[in-house]
Amino acid sequence: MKDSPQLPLGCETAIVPVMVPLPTPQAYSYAVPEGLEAAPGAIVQVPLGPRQVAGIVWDGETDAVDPKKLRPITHVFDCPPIAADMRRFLDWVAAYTLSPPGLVARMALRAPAAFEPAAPTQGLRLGRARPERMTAARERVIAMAEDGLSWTRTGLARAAGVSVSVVDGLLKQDVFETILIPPQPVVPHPDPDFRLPELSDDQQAAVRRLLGEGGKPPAVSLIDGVTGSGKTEVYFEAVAETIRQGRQVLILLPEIALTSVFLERFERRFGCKPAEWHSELAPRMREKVWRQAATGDVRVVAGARSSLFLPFENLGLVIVDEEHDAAYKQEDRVFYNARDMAVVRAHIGGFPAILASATPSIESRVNADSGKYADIRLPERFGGAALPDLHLIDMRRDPPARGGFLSPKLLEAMKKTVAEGEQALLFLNRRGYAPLTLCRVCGHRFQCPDCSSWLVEHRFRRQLQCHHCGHNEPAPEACPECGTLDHLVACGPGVERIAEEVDSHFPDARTIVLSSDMAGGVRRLRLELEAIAKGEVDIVIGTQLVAKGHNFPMMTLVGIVDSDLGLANGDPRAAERTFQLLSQVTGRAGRSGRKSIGLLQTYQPAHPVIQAIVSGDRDAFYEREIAERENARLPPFGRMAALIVSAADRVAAESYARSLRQAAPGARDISVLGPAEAPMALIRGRYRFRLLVHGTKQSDIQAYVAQMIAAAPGPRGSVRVQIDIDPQSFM
DNA sequence: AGCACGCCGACT
DNA sequence: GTCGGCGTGCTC
Repeated sequence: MKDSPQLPLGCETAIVPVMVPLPTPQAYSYAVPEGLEAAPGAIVQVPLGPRQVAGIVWDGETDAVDPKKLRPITHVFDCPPIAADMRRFLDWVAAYTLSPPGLVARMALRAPAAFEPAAPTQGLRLGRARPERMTAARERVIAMAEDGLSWTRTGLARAAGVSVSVVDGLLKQDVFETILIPPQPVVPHPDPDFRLPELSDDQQAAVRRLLGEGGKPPAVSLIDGVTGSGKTEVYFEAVAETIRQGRQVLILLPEIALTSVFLERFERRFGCKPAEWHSELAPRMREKVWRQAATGDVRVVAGARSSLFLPFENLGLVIVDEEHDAAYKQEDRVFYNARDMAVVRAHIGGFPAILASATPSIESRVNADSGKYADIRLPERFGGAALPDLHLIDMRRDPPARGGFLSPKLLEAMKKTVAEGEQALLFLNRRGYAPLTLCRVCGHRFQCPDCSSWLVEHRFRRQLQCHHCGHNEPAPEACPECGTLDHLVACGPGVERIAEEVDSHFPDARTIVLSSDMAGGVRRLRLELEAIAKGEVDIVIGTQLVAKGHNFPMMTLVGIVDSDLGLANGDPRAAERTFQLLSQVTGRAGRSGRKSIGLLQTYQPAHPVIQAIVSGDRDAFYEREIAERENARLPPFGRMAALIVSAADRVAAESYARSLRQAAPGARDISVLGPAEAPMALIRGRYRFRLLVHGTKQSDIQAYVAQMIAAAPGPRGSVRVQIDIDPQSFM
């Protein structure tokens, strides 16, 4: 083994580097006891201070360590090794994000119970013997098992409609022989030829380009196509091709817990659902998927951003659906953008990456324009579906009734839609009843004690909630400041308040509010979405979660309650976001070929973003946004990093941010802005200041930031510094 | 990231 | 007199 010091044979043990889940800059060194095999990539258990942790045997030289500190590896797990390309990927992510490699490696070890093979389960098969005393329950069990197949104890009992003790009784009398059933695959293997799709000419051309027209497929492709143009069907053909080659596929989705529609589409094409990977997965399932990604038993995983760190044995394709989505950006511990890291993962593994979106990020659009990515466009909606007609409602000319938020024009359109038995969707990206509550007598505003944000009233739960830290308190009746009763007013609308207004206008309509805090969680949400698709609801009022990939065939009206909401701050990215979100939401309508309309309520109808959406002149919007980015040298024409300094004490945070700024080395191509109070100046009781590092496309921004951190005094007390390479916000 | 060690306030 | 707060430092 090249990583152990080459010493004379015989007496000494090998020493290997092990990446432990700590924020240290290097792998630690451990001795390999006689008889253990610890090649690079092996998952091992090692002593670390007072505890035992799992780590990955790393590559390269071990660093010099006091022999007295050296401790032996406790155990080598019976697990396929973390592949070399995965280890290089983890190294790369650590270097790029300026995160300790141990913390990045930790993300690949998120299923500790899966490091050992699952124990085979006990299976029962009917033997020759019969019980001495036969009962009705026993008869049912035996009849059920007469097929000669193997059953599990509980499975058989359930199938026969008896309790497990009946089966146990028979087991004791040797009516069954026990066999060991090896762990079953979490999902069957998808069949690439299960149901070949009928593709339009456009789609077929797109598939040919994606697969490389007989040659090598492009390293990165951007599929840019309007909602309903069939992007998914197109990239499914690349999935099929990769499966045929015997390699694994990863499909990244934003908020996967909510996109059951996607899973069903996959099943229709491949005969079974893909394995899922996301935070709400049951622990047992999580272990299985992790393990079977490592053994190669799972062929296709559809997952949230963290699935990028699954230990695939033989990954051959990665797809990022809705690649523009902000949910791909992780902003805790290790800050990374899963879309960008997916491209890197593919590059290191030597396989293709596919990005797909109806409203690509400016970054991807620029890469496709420049030829860096294959630019694959699907301009038409598939199967006769038409994009909705979009119209603006100028709220200055058609104001809502006093105390309301829906203009007469929108209400009129809703009335017509409901009367014709079709569905209407009202979109407002704000949870709860009202974003601010104040006292009419003394002006007191209800604020979060730990964050710089107002408390949002949730009338249904009779609570005031902070949407940043989860703080909540019962909705008060009296003002805590002046004690006055019944003079608290709700300011501004949330979805609950819109629902109230809708109810007053349409008392007989079946309405539903969909937001991420809905009682009943993901399960309930999936049920409600199905109910909507079946036409059991007339009016849907939802936050951005309704924008994502659901298919509502009866939806012929989409009303945007507040089109200007995302444009409030001047961040260049806000315009892009609003464009993407509103395009996505209005795309929910008209997917079945019915004539449909989208109505956008706005107070600034002339705003370029609003204009771009209604006019349908997408290209002009992108052209303008790209030109603006280029002028300002913003990404992707320049590079940025944000340093977030936080501390329990405001003064400590600010003064440390200043000292960081002072430690910034001089550079011709890089400038440092700030410190300024972060957009959310106080979160969970910690005050935050932000520095922005802005460089050119060629700047080594990581090296510069690393120099800054090294030159600054070490943070004391509660002060923390977080590094965000490629931040979402440019301000 | 954990976890132990270590030094200053309110209680059985 | 002790229990316990979290600041500081270490883990091959």
